[in-house]
Amino acid sequence: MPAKIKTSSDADYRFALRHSGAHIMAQAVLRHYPQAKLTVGPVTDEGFFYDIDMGEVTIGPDELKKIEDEMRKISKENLPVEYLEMPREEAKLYVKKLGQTYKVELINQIPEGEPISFYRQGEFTDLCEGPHIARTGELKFFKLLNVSGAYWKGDQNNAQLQRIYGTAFEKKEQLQEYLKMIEEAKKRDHRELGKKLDLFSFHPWSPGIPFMHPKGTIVYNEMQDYIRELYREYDYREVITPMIYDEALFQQSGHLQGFSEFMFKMPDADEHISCLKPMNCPGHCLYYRGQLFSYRDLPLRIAEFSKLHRNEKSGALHGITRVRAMSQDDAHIFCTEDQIEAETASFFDFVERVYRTFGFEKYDVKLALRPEKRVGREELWDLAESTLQKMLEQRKVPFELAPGEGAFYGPKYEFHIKDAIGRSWQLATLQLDFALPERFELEYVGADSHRHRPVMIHRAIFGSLERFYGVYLEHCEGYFPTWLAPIQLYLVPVREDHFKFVEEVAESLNRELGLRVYADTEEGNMGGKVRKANVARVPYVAVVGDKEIETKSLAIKSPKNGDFGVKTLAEVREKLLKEVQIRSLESLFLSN
RNA sequence: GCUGAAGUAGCUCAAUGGUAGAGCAACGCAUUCGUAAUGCGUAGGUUGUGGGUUCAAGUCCCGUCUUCAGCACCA
Repeated sequence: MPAKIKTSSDADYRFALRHSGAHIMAQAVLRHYPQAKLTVGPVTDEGFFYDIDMGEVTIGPDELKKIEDEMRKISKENLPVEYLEMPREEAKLYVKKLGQTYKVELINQIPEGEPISFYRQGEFTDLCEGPHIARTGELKFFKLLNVSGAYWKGDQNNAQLQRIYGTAFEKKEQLQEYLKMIEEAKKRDHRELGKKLDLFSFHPWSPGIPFMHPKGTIVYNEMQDYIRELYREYDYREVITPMIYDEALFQQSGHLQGFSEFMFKMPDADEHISCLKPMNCPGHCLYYRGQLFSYRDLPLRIAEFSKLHRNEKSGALHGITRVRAMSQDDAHIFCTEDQIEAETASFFDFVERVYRTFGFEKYDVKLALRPEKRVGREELWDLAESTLQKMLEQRKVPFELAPGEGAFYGPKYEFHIKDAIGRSWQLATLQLDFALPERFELEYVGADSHRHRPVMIHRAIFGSLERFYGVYLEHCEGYFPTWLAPIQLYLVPVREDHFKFVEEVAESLNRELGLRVYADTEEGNMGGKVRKANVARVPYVAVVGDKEIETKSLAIKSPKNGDFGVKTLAEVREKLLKEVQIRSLESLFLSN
């Protein structure tokens, strides 16, 4: 077996470089902390990390600096990297002698017949399958990024390790560019934008639940109204079902088994345990069971936007993308088995339409299969999984299998989109459920006048509105398309004697066309007002003075597209209204 | 929840263990201006919170809450 040493002409040289980065980092750690026990140190898309059991020592910024300095020394020493193999038992003895007990476990995991390989540089030897660079001096442009916790083998019952993250590049400029990219990503962080644009905030007395401010609420409601509008087209019926239920409901649905600790519970007036609902499905099952449906009523599409409360672990909370209270664009489709195909097809259509509106052109689909913790008979799982897979194959949608990642009542599609800077997000989902209809004994009367069991399809397009909101905010960097923008047109009067005109214009556009136009008649000069509009990322800004009043026109500018010149009021009315109505991503003022 | 870090005015940030400060925002007065900040002034704080050490704590120690990075979780 040849040593896997890579040179700069190899396609996977960067991989080798980063892999060696992890080794050099581990070597530096051991020079300062000889008691440290190494576990695994893989390469990632962004760089590398090493999970290390540091014993009593905790690594903070100072220690990180010390390790990074030591790495520079190792790089200067320019140690040659050697490859060596050992028979299994000898290898185990060797790592034991080094005190690297986790490595013994790793050796045990290597299948029989495969070589047990090591790489050595100077005094440091590590179990590793490579590849690596030829000399430590090749690692020049690197940086340690941060330290965090991680669990041995990713299991929270195991020892907690310290994970040190770093990255490395072949060229100095590449490293600088990467560090700049991190800064860029910080700038579009939805939590920062939410504060800056006055969309939402949080208070320590309600951790994980946002205050949607007036501007933020406009965006939220526009998103929800859009889905509502499509519900009419796709023949969904909206309901509002109870927020609080007796525990018995979730006992029956099976949610209590897996998610009991994630529910907010409280005693009601009679000391029964009540739960704030964490999802709508069981409630919709109760609604369905409240009457007898015929096959003629199916498919029955029941939608609901109610707030759902989930007692998420504190460490899981993240801005508005992971919250303790949220609304889903949730719906459950009760249908017959032979309606599944048409419903799935219609859902794909629905999803694509919504994503196009928001400018997400591409998505990836994952098919998540039965998890370990599940309810429902195995033959129903077989049926559900094969149905979903068949559907994807028929539509020729490329997909990836995700074994073990399905919901506890059924397999699911996960739709993943990529945002403006290439990050991937899971949003829409469709889940095929034979289990809940059985647990709730749901029925319909067939054409044969006998009772049959319907299938239940769980589906959401945004997923949670809060999450989609956050993702989209980062995607558009706060530059909402006009239909979503809290203020759509910002009017800046030149002098005080222009106030009356801008107020009239705003008033007429707002009242007659339902637009959101703001006339800035506050104190301050026009330069400052233009700046305010731009900082607020308002799609259109118009300065209004003598000229405009005389010709009944507006001088329109957009922070994104620049100057559109002077437009008549009539044209502005028409274009703005149309842009909002068709929910255009692009400015209609661009085309003449 | 776990490991680590952080929390000072509405926002962004200063302040060797020794009188808590600046810019923006707010408010007041003046200014009436043609496309990213008009000038002057006023007010704004139990330094997240509860304890402790000290002659003296924003600063040091402990608890707690929240936030951040990541892990684990995600019906």
